[in-house]
Amino acid sequence: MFTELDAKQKAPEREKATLEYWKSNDIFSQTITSREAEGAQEWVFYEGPPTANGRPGVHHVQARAYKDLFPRYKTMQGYLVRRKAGWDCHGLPVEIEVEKKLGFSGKLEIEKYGVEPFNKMCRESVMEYEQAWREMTERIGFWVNLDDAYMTMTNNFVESVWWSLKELWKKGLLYQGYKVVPYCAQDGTPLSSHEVSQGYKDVKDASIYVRFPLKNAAEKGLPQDSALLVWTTTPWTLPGNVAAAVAPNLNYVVVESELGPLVVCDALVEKVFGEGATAVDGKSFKGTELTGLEYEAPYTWFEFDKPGHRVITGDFVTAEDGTGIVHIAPAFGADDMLVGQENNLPVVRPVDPQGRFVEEAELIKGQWFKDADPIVIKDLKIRGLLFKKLVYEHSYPHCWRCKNPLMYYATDSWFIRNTSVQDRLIEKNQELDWHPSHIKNGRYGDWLNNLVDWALSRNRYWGTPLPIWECECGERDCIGSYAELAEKSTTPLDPSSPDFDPHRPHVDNVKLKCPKCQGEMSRVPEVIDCWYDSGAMPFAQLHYPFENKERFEKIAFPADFICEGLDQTRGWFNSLHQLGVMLFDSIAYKSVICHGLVLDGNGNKMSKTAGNAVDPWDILNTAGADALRWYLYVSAPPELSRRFSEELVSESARRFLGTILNTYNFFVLNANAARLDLSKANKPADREALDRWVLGRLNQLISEVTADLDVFDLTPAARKLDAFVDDLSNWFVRRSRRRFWAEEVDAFQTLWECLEALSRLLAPFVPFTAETLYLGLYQGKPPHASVHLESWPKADESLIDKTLLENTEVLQKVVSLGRSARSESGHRTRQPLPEALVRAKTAEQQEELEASVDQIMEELNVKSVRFLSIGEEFLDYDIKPNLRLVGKKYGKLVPALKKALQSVDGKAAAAAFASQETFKVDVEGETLELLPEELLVEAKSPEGFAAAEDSGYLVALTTELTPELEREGLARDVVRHIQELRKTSGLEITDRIELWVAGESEMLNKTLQEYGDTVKSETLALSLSVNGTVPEGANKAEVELKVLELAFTIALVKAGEANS
RNA sequence: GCGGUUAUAGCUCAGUCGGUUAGAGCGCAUCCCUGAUAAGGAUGAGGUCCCAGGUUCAAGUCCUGGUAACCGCACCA
Repeated sequence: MFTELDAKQKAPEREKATLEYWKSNDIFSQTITSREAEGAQEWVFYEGPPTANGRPGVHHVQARAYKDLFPRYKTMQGYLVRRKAGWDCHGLPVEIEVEKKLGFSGKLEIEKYGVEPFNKMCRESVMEYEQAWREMTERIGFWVNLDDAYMTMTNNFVESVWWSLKELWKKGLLYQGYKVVPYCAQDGTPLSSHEVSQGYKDVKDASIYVRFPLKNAAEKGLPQDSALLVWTTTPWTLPGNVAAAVAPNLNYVVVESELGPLVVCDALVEKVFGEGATAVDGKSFKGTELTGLEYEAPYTWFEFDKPGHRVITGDFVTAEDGTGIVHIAPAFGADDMLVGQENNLPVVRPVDPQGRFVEEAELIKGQWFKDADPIVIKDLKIRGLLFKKLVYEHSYPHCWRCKNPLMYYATDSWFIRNTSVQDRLIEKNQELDWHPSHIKNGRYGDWLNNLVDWALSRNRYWGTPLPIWECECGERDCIGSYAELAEKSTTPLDPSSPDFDPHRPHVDNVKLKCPKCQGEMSRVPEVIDCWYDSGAMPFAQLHYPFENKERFEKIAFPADFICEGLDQTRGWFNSLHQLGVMLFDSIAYKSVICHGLVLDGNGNKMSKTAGNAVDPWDILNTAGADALRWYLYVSAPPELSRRFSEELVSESARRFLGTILNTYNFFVLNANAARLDLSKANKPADREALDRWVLGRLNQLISEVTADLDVFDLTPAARKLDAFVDDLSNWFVRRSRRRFWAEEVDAFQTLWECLEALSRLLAPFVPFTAETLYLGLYQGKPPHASVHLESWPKADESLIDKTLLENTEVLQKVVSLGRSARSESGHRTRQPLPEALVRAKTAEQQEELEASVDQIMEELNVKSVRFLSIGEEFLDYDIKPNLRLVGKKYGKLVPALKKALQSVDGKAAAAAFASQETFKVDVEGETLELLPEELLVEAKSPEGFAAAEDSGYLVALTTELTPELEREGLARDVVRHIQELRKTSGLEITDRIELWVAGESEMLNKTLQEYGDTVKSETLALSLSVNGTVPEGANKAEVELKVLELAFTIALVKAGEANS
């Protein structure tokens, strides 16, 4: 017996049972051990490590749904796919959470609290939500090995990272520099460019025009009291001013203002001073002529060690906005720093690393840098230096974690010189198989073209410590392993001890002996960017090169497949690629899917703060995991952002998953009733056309889905599966119903084969439903314990009969038109109609349709089918040019030809067409001879028929009813109502009955005489009594047929239970 | 500001090589069927294919320029 599915059971319950089954039978680990036993080739998947210090959201489910599909698919294809989970443990996100918990707001408080207890809390908080992640991961059926997950904070992982840093050090790719970097003053650390890009926000800042009065204007022929006019959007950087830059090739003029003569670029005079403003006496100066001018800076709090406060030239200065004169503060801008070095300018740093103004900055000492803006502006105004103040709206980078505005700030930090391998990174990017493909030369290609050195160090606490020790004498050393550390340490050290911790502050206490001066070397204070950790996972997860050397080098690198969100292009995808190229001169992954964002039901971005984030559990608990997964696969390709709501998910899944289960239940219901030996079925090639058709569709499906998945096109694959399920249920099953009731073993076997193959095809997509199907179809004795241990189906091309597939499409088209025609006729389907008139597009089609006449009759409930050939006197035709052919041949004449054909005699043209003669048309004075294939002849719906036409097909129904036909219709009505009563009486479909029908209509009595036996056999009635006495306790129903204006009563009892 | 992606029915999305009447599902309306039944199916209404140009006999499709949304990039002072 096949297991019937409980229709009342909700999907989540069924899925939980499947989860139990997988767990108790160890199915997931079997998918790996079984392939190991076979010595299967490995297919390598890397799991990008999430941080488990927050609850997982829908977007995490999304990523995991895509990630899960391909390993399952490849496993079924016979590959060994290990799936090691991973957790990102280090970094600012973790520290921020802990700071929040402790109520801290800066590094000073952490230092006071102590790095050791702080890092201990970080370590503990990292896995705080591991359980929540585990539950989600398991519930959605994402098979990944959580018990053997790599964690970036483990000693082994850190040691591998150290090894890699030393490799870079040896190659001269790791260096320290004093550079202007994006810097978060709140967190006291520089950020890398990919972190910066996460935090741009539109803000309104004050932009001001400031006077820099010139000291020696007259020397250059300028009015004595003139001043440079400088524009800035960051007033707080003015105390750091050391120079003013002009464009060497632009022209500058003097404009008179309330505040005296001002120097600006000539192209910007009107923009700054308003329309009609003009320069004084028309004199103009080239930028280069202005160099050497000195000015009084607004603030002179700092002693200069070199001459400053003078005019220099800079290529980056443009006349696009501002005044064409740029204020230079080397501490606060990369360009400024560069131009400062070129011009031998001093550097002053009025802001300390905590973001507060230093003591010397009298007016604003101790102020938070951004808070100094209004004070500076007010001060400038009082002193007559402020020419104009505007509000300037622009996007400005903010810290991606603490949300404070960043400063560009000159500081010592460590860099990876990836710009030195830029060409190789670009070259190797060409080998990556990006999905969607435009990322390769678009988003990621652009990034590589504009590469800057990777700012690696973080002035923080909880991260992989930078393994560089330095001596007062300047000697530096990079440590690449714990053994090396122990060997060079001045105090004994046992890396194998359980107490050994390479994190801060422990590692800070390790001192090395300087090989140069014999002094003591201390570790530099920085830790590294946690993105480096994640980029190191291909080798660090294996503790390479200390362990697994061969495995890494021969098998586990590069990955065949990775998949994450689009936002990882500059994140993980990038760090993997860069480390792959720099360390191994290799790509780190072959194929990569970048998926888009999840939006809420209204198309807005989901965010915790906006409160519109959908909790994945709301959907998992109602619609179920397969529904969620299926929606993600079928609704849109992964790279598109998609709307997401509970309704959208259940909607899409109900139709697809529901139809599959219904089809399965239909099979089970009938198969259990028939109890056939399915092995007695004919070979596929010897079965009926309907069976061969659906098996052809199936094998076509197998071949197409396989081809799609091989190139990671999961959405087209899902949509083809969807279309097949529809064909299976709504054509094969419906057309085969009578055959199932007749217990035709071929029909059963064909449906079983379709469902069995479907269970395997669906396994990577909807693993729960697939499993239910699979186990059910094998009646508890499956060849493998799970569909996920099965092999992927192979298409049997010999079963794909293209002609049969095409003919069936034509048949479906004709039936569809027939239904449309019947709907127009107003006659219910149960009422047989005398005749369907069918016109196919071509003679070949008509010939094929003639073989399917009985199917047309049955589908449309008509007594006969007549094919219309050209020449029927009641048919008229639309004549159109076959544009594909005619377009090329006649070119510009086509519009006129089209028009001419509208007014030709349709019948004559059709006759010519039918006899394969050319047809002459006059077009713009020319006579064109059209070949038959250049014409399209479409029959028009004839008058007086219920008819429907579409693209060359026509179906018309004759609707004159005879009393005979009406009685036949009535018989079907009677049967139908008896069936209804059977059901409401709670009978099993195999139960036999005794039957009574009573009514006063002459027509009814005649019908029952005529069709009594049919009624009996259709309803499994052993007896039929017309107008007889109904026993007590029988199930009764009154029936009123409005169409026929008659009423009758039916009654039945289960055979053998009549009590009279 | 620069770059990318997207724009087709109320919603979610297809639309091949440029070709004749632009499709599906959901929703809506009408109806049918029912031995898959707390299912299933059909029919119908619903379209400025974002806008404007251009190429072409012919454009949802190709080109140019815009617009909008999303994403990315950006030290532009």
